[in-house]
Amino acid sequence: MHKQEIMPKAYEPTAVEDKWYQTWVDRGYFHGNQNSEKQPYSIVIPPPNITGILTMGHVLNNTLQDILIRWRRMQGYEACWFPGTDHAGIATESRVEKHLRETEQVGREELGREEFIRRVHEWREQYGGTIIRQLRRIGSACDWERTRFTMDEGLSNAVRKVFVDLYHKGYIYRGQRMINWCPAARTALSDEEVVYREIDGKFYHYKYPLSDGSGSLVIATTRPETMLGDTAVAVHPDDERYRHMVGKTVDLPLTDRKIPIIADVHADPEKGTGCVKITPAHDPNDFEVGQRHNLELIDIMNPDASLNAKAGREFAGLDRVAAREKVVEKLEELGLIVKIEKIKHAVGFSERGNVPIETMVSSQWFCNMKELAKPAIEAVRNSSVKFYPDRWAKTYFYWMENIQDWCISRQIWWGHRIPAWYNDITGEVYVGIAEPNSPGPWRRDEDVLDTWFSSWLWPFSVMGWPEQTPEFKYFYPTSDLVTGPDIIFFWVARMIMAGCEFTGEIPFRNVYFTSIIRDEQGRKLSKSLGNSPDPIDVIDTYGADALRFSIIYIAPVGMDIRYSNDKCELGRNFANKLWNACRYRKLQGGVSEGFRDLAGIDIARLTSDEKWIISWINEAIVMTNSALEEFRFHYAVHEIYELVWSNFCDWFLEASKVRMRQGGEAKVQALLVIDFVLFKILRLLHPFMPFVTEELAHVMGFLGEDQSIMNESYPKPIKDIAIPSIMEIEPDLLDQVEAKFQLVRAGRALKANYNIPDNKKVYFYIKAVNADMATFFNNENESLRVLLNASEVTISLDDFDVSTMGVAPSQIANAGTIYLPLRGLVDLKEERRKLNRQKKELLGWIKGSQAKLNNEKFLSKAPQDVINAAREHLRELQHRFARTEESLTMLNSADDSN
RNA sequence: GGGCGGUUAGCUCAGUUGGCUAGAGCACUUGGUUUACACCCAAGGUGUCGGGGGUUCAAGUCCCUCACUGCCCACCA
Repeated sequence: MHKQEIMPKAYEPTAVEDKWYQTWVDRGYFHGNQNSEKQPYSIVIPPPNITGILTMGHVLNNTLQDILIRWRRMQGYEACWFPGTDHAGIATESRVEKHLRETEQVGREELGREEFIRRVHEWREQYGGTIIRQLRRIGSACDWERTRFTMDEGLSNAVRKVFVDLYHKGYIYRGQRMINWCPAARTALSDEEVVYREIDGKFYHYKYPLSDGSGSLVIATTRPETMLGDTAVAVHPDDERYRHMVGKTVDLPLTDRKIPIIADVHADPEKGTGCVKITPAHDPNDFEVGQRHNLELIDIMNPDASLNAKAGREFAGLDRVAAREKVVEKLEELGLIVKIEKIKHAVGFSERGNVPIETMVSSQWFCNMKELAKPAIEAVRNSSVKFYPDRWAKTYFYWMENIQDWCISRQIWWGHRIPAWYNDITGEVYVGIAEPNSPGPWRRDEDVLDTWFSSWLWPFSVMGWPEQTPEFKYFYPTSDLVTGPDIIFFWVARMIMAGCEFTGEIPFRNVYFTSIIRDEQGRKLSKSLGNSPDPIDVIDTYGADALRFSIIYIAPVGMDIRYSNDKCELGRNFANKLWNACRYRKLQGGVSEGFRDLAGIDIARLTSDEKWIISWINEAIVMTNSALEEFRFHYAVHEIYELVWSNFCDWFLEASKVRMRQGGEAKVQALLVIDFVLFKILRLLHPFMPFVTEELAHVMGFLGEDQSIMNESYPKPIKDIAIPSIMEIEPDLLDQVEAKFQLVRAGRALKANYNIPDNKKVYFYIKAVNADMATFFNNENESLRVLLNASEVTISLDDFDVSTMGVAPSQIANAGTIYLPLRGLVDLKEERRKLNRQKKELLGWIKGSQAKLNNEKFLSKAPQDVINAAREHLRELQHRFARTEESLTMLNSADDSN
């Protein structure tokens, strides 16, 4: 943009964002150099699924990472943000299958494994980059040259190496165990992929007749169809009601089998009827009971959860729900049903497939996690890895200390194929990085690994591990991780274990858990509810900076965020405010020399307002940096908002208009200070609002064409650099400035109370509280006049003279009383009422304050500064009280004269 | 059943070792085309800080308890 151009009245984000993002990428600013002399700072992105599109959750998560990356880079670190995507086994496989069925009417079986995988790669090339492109729209400063995919060659090597090593260590094994089965995806799942939902179900009570004809037992179940796989009925050993039946058999209805009545502690006499049917092949508890009693396993289900031939001819092929109905129908016909109750109970659902899972016995690969967990627990316990908020550590410990074997094999095609080969002749099993070279025939395991089995290596596999690459040596361990608490088990815990086991180091030092975004009613954002806003639309409407700023501004710490699009107005308005502050400055002339450090200015010549704003920006710098150190993004953003809008714009810039009018030296100095402050504000804000700050830094002439705010230093507290802390030199002066503003507010309130239009210039009389303040106010006379929009302001130590100026309403501030002479327009009664009310109120405060200061215990136990503050406060109250009485006396004398 | 949150203005939320009269944004009311901004400026109102008890000179903040609410974990048939 050319300097002569007048800035538009409103900030227009779209063109600015595209322009700067392209520039940053083209100039390689996002690249992290592994040969740098600087301190490294690195983050690995939680790799989004290739099936994913950008959600508000991603926006929050990636904005936070971007803030950290940009902030640390400006602080002087060699910052690198490693991006990439996850192959997302089950999600992608089902997504592509659906796509193929819709477009070509073919399923994966018809295509065959090799062809199907080829199609998935094709699909990925076409659609898999969407989310990465979208991340650019929010400004993510990812090192795109380092983009990785969890199925890239290097990452696949890492997966195979890890698998082989853990196998040889004895942690990974193949075994027949009870697992979670997803009938939709037709694969085994880990425990973490099962979510429990409370659903309405039925509790069926029905009879199993005793084989000897001596009666029957009543059992109760929510899954009657599984009875076709029952191999026993259990009662509690101490249950008197049934003790005599133990050892007998029952005729299992709908089958020709007799099954034993056994005694096992699993049967709870309190629950249901006290008798429980035992289906060892389809229930984890029953499985254990089966083991204890050496019961037969009868697997009655097909992979899609329909019943198989073992369930009997009548039921084979029926879906489990249909089978349930039919079983109940048949039992009813036989007169065996006792009752059917409605109940609510928790049912495990497949997280991805969204259907109830089945538990069944199956041969799968498992990883024993016990030993892996130990150093990972220790790492968090001794704070090598810190959690923010730290309460998540508790969740982490609980899970880690009770960690179960991880079922890692999946019966799908899209993923890392398990590097195990079987020799069907010798029965030999070979596990290795490459296929065996001893004579075969070798048959490779058909299964692939759980997606998370590659994700847990992400922090180092993205850097080329197991090769000792320069980036691995320089950037690992990474610094911070930003992710949602919903994947603490899936991902975070496992990464810590993997880091400790395979690299001998923690993978990251800090983990920041983000909030979860909900809609305004507090519901989870979801496609099916249609309450999931498209961030790209929001960016088009409000701008990326506005979205970023707003979402952090409204994000409560460690809690859910209630989001709606109109909340982005806050950020848009703020960006516009900043824009217009700059516009105002720009209309006054070109950029000042020495704007970076106030070079050449005599500190003693700074005006009180200038010292005041510099002290405030210093405060904001300190607070922002320390907030970011503790991942208190929300706090940092509020701090900057307040600084810019209130302190800088409402007070400092407004007051600066006086000096613009004065012109000459005064104006030159004022412009220099504005530039100094503005450039600090822009840098302070850059990590949060990267686009508008870059644009403004150039429009204002702070930076040349070939420079970027990205490469500027982040503001440090001013006392650390050339300019000494003004607060330390003149604390009283800053108080005086605050007192001036307080007085202005009082004067404005007077006008408003008397319904004097804001644009009408009026006369004010100020009685200062002491000579110092009077001097100060006299120096600030013009400033007061502008801020009050007054025709004239008289400052005096004398009482307001009613006889010459008439009765005037007044407001009392700490530094003085301000009068608004209205020449007869005053409602005396109302004014008196107001003052009396004030007096009463003040008296109340004074009494309370005095009581406190008369309290022996308070004086002896409270810290000295609290006592001093209380004394000071009482003095203020008494001053105010005295002045209120003064005004009342004045009113009364006016009354008398009337 | 266990664990962890939340309950502060009409709404959404700040309030970090207890310490001046508990704050912000939105919404609302009134006034304002003051040469940066109506995506703006000025002024204004609202609180039993979920209930109860306790510790303390002092509690929104710490402790106990109850209520409501959300999330996570748990094999309850």
